[in-house]
Amino acid sequence: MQIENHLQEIIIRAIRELYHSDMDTSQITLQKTKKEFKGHYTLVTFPLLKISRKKPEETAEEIGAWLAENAGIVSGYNVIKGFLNLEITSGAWIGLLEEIDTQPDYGFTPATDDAPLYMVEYSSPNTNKPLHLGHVRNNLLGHSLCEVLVANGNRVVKTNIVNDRGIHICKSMLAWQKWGNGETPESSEKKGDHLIGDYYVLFDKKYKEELAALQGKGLSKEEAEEQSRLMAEAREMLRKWEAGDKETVALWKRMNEWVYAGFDETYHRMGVSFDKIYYESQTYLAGKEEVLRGLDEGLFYRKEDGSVWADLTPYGLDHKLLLRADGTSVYMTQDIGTAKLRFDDYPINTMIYVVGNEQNYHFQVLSILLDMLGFGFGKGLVHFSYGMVELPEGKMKSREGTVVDADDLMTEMVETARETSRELGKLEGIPTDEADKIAEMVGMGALKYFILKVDPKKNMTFNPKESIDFNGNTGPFIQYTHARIQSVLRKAAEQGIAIPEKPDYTLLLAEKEEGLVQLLAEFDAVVKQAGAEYNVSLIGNYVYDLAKEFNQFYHDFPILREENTSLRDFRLLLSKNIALTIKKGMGLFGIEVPERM
RNA sequence: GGCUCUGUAGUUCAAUGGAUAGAAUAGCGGUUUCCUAAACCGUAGAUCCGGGUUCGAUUCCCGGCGGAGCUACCA
Repeated sequence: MQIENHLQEIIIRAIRELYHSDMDTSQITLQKTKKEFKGHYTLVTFPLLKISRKKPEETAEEIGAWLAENAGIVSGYNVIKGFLNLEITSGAWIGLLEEIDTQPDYGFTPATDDAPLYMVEYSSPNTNKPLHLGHVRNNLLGHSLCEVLVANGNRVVKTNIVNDRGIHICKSMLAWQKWGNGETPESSEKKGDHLIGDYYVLFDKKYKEELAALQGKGLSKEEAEEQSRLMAEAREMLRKWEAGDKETVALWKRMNEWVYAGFDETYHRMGVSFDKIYYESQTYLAGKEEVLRGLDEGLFYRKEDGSVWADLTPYGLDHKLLLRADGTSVYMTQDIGTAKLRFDDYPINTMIYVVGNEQNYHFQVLSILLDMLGFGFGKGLVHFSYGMVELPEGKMKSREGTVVDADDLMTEMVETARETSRELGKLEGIPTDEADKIAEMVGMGALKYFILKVDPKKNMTFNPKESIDFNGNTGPFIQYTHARIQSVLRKAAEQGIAIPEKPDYTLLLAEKEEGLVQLLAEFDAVVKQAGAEYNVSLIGNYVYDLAKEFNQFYHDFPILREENTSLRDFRLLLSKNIALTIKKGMGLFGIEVPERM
């Protein structure tokens, strides 16, 4: 990064000297030189023509000549059409590497006490069913977003709003009460969230049976729903819960505990965590208060049936319900309360909601409502909206039972990783417990990488088979590359090749370029003859591309190689930095990299 | 109907308004069994359509067409 910034400044100076005009850095279009041309950075001269009043080629030529003459870090240049390709001196690159080498946390900005505070909400499950594939994308995006924010020197509070109240929980509770025979996670050896999820499904099944029976007696669908005893009992349970009935609340607490234990297990395996958890049961009342206040202040209005609404037509939207006729709150009410409590609890600068794009409208409305209620933060809410995840077989539909459970998916990924590794003979001679760990890292890495590599905004197709391939644009490929770098370093140590703290040279090998063994031998000979020390790094094309894309500390390293390919002309990078870079970059996304695999 | 997002090789994904639109997989043709490797080299293959702004558009604007989601007194 420094090289690029430096270059920009020099170019501005060049323009001032040559054309007597002051430019801003934002007006300088500098980009990486395409690989088919010679050079490291390219200045696009078209935007400068107004100032130079010369042809693109002439302008480029003039600036290039000036830079070669006056800028210490430019060793050469060439002009193609209006593009000025600049070559950076080896010294500048090596200087940069040396600087990086002295800073273990290069690329990371430590947060200060007055750094901006972000609160990021993600995951936000219902407590009546286990997490599914959609939550996986949510959790991974949310977690990575936090990591990236922290790496850039911000303070972050990771938060989760748990929807722990409502009719859906009561359905599970009721089914368990009626048909559960006292079943517990221990007695059934099921995860708590799965157990509760099963009773939710059971309720639905029984409910449908009841409806069918009623309809069989000649009732219409609506009449059947009206007369359903099961649903009436569920509603009664919700009423009792809201009234604080001891027995109901105790059952609710007990069952929620089971679910939370189950969630914790899933979160832990996924590698995500939270600093502060909000529960809807604790925030919905605050929301209600705010809505009533709004009503008093004439911001909202009440319909004849007693329900409370907001008129959003001045904003080009519709009317929005805020309180039901019976006075109970809806999703929006709760989110208003939660937002208020959060801003009371923390000095938040930016609130980010990681929530699927099916709720775009909801957040648009939330922002407006908060603003209407006089909360200055309302307009600044950020909805980090992401698309749906589909499978090669098609869309997930809960009604058709094609929902992919998060726990099952993770287990399957790890199993596949183990199988693949075994088939390829990679885990031979590695103790079982370590092999287990590696399978876990690879399986999870495959899942995480595949999901995170796609633009969050877009709907995506998750293909488990492709994700776990050891070749291709996959997590395992990068993990594997890291493992191989480590292997090379280990072997070097075994053979008594000392890896100096600060080597004179590091060989960076981009795969697919040359025969590896021969290169190593030649390089070794050349460097030894010079009496110097060296490190070796292997880097796959993928890693390089990925690093470029995802990892700012890698941003500055082109694969440096010049025309006269004596091996010394490989520009030299520090292998431990590369290994470290992979580790750090992957770490930002919660992906672990094994030392060997 | 209205609102939001989205449309790129067979497929899955890239591309701050810049050069000949990149990868990966799957094809096809060759060389290999060597490094922790079914590897390496080569080849073919795409911007939904029509306008506009610009020196220059996959990108920005307008209009079509297609896909997804929302438009619940569910969350």
